[in-house]
Amino acid sequence: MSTREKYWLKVWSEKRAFEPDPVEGKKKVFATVPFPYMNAAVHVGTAFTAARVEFYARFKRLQGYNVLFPWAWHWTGKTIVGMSQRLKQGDPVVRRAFIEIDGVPREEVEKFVDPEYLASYYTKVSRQVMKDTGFSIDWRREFRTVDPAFRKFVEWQYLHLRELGYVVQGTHPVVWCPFDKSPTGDHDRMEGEGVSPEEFNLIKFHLGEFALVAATLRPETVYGATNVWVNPDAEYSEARVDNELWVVSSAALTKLSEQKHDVVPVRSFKGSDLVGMFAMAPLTGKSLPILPGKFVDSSLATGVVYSVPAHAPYDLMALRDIQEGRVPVGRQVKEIADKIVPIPILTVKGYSQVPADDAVKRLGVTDSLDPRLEAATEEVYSAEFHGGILSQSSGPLAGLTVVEAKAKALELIAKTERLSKMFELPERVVCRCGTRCYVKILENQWFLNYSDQAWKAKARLVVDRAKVFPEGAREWFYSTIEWLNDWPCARRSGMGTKLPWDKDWIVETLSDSTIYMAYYSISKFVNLEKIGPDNLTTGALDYILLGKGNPANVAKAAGTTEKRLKDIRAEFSYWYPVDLRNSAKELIPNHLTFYAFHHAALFPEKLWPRGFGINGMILVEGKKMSKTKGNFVTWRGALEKYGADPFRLALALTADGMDDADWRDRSAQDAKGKVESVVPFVKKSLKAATARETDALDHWLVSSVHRRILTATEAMEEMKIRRASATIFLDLWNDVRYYIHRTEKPRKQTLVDVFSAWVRMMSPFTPFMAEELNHELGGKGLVCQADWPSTKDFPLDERAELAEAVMNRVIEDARNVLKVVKGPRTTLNIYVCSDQAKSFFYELAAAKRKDENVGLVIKKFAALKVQPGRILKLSYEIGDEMLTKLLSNRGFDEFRTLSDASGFMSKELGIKVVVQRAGAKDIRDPANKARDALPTKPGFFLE
RNA sequence: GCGGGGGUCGCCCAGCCUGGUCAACGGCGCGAGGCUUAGGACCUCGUCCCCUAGGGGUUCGUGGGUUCGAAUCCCACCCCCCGCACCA
Repeated sequence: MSTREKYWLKVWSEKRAFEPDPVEGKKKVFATVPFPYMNAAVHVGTAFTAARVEFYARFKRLQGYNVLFPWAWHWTGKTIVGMSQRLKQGDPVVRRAFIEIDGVPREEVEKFVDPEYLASYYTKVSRQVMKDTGFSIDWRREFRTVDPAFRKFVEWQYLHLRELGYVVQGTHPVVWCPFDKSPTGDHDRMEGEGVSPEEFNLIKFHLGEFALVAATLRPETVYGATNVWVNPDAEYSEARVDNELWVVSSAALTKLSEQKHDVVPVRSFKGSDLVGMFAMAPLTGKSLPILPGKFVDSSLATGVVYSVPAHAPYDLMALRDIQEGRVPVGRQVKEIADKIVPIPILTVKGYSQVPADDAVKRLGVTDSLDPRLEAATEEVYSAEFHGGILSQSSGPLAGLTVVEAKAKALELIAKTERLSKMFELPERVVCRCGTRCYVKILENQWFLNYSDQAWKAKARLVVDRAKVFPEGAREWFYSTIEWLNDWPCARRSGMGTKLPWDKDWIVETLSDSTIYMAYYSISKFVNLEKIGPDNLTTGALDYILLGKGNPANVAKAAGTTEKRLKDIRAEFSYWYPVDLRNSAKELIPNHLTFYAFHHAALFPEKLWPRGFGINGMILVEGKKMSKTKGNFVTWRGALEKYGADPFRLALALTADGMDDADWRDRSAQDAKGKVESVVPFVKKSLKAATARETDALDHWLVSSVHRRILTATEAMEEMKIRRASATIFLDLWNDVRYYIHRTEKPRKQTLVDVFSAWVRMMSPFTPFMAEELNHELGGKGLVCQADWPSTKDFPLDERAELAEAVMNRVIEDARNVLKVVKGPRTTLNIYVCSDQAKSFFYELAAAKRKDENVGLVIKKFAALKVQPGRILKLSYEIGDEMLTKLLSNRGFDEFRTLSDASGFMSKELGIKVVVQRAGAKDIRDPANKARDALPTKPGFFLE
């Protein structure tokens, strides 16, 4: 960090520039960013999102608002604990990420086996990098989500949510790791990403006094069953399940017992022991032989399936394996198998009676272990599902579509009490800890019931009432609210706050962070030790947050003073609601929408969020940033490489809206160049300037600045950070450059005024450089406490703008002529149109504007011998804006403007320029070009 | 599959809501010139194609349509990115 940066940081800190307290009567802005999770170093993505609020906060401060931009750290959850654990187990990947990417010293990493230490380390370094970047955060309010006082706040929230009926208990199937004794989410998996529990139907075939339980996803095919498959090599068991005697694979027993079935194993045996027996199918009452099928996965569901060879390619091939002798079986079994013929149960367009056979033939499948069977199965299933109609052989299902038949079959089987269900994972899922997962039905889980229609409606109202930047994101909120289902809000493990009424559960990460912005008003007092966790009773928080209760009584009960409670209440009432919450778009489907839900539930409408800011994700050199890809850029790394101001400016200029922000070294280098050349540019410009009266060009510059202020202000109000910063650092700068280039002698006072506005507009983005420049310009006080420039100080001057625009049009035109016309030339004669042509043209413009017939006016031009096509074309080409300006500035003197600019034009065009008035006496016009002159479109003659 | 956002002149990107000012803003890159001992920085001009008088042609994912006129409005299609839940 440079000494200048250190200097200004110290000044800001000493002046307590960013430590706002409530000021009665002063309008406020409360802007926040979701706190980062402290399992790693903060990176450019975090910086990008946070910087948008930082810019906004500084902008609003200049506008005179009392602005609060607080910060906190998220420690809740099991990720931090998980990383510590993995480190402890010696996982080299985690270790390397700590050291090589995050840059943690080795001796520190050793201590990361303690999760609290890990989190506190990252909190410490993240805080420092944010401070070094010059973020205008009020650090007095900082907290961690594991702080005792914050826990009291979460408890308060959940007690109320439960009272309101928004927290309910429920029973759900989850992907479960028996080692971690916890659900295994997608990102906690080594294998099986995206796999979720599927409900299998269990159909009981009578096998003497036992039920042989087959699992299927296609119950509608039951009338086509010809036999039952078991894996001859797998282990099966007899067991008492819910007081019935079942035969299933041994592996299924654990799963069944985890899914609310009462399971008592009796004895186990090999699958081959079942082969040759007969089991009775439900509905049809047919006795079906049990045959050996090696393709049967005994670890999937019950390890028993029934065979529908007409419609299931696997079944067909397994049957043929036996019939054609590829799989040796006993003679008796062979005889039984040989008699089996597929039973078609549905018809589907484009297939024969036995669709499985069609598919198998087409793909050239050779036996039941052929991998192409997967594709064959998918093909047949898809075709039948979308177009199959059940045929007569399916009895009561005849004539139904597959979807209808499924429901009907289940209904019929259920009636015979031969139906059960179990959840199963369609693919292998392995936890990060290496344990194979299965489905467990979790009982008495706590849910936030986001499926509640009334609650949804209220959440929608929150979004209705709020501003959303960009507007395009609003729809996403609505569809998320629509789609959101009950959310499991508590877990068994990890850091966080226990549910106050059920201490076995810890409030899960996304669920403890929904209204915490309210806590920033309290944390200030907690950090000053003016109130402690023990004082933050439900009653005290009811008073602070909802204004409920008598403060004197509440204070007494909470062991604090009435004044203290009133102070905190006042703090909260002043800052709340949140005016802006900005985050990356990935948080819309969860955090931000939860935030809307919880505010809807707990707070009155006037405390609901006022604004949502959404930005895209960060890319690095056009690619998604990731630790494994090796393109990870930490905040600290970028800050040190480019310096605070360039880093900030580069972030500002990266992207707007929901577009992904592409972090490129080149752009950052470019920003660095810009930041570094501002001060020299200003100094050099002022040095060349002189004291003089204003002229048209000064008015032009001032007028341009007026427009730049307007654009930048509007953009900032809508969180279009890129647009605003580009206007300030590119467009405005170009205006000044043009002014200096164009004028013979820059006027000092004009530049001083413009630079004074400029430095203030730059300051939200590049505060260090801005303070420095402000100081150079002799500005009093700190620029971060100055006023955002007002357009009033930079009056619009349409006529000056018009003059510049017309002259540039003429130059452009002339360039074209010079480019096209070859040959030697020394002088460019410019003929400005006559007053008569001008007035005709204005007449034409006015007529056109009123949609009147322009024929009459064109005829008038005929007298002047102007080509009519030229007139009409110009009236289009000139554009609405220019036309409006012309009409509202009829006194605009084009001849005078161009005459005055002839020196400049001559310099620009590299040729002598002579401006003359068409129609005037004694003009030099050998080619008769003056005749064609029109407003803004003079005639040219090159000689 | 469902939901959200996008596809613009080498690259990044503005414009699209409120049709004509759009061959289309700005930045980068590239080319020419200036400045400079040189380099860098900075400044000017150029950067879709054609043109010996300011003109013409073909462009804004693709194909249709509405309109005197469409990058902008409507319809269909193609492609890309993001999210899809017990987790930050």
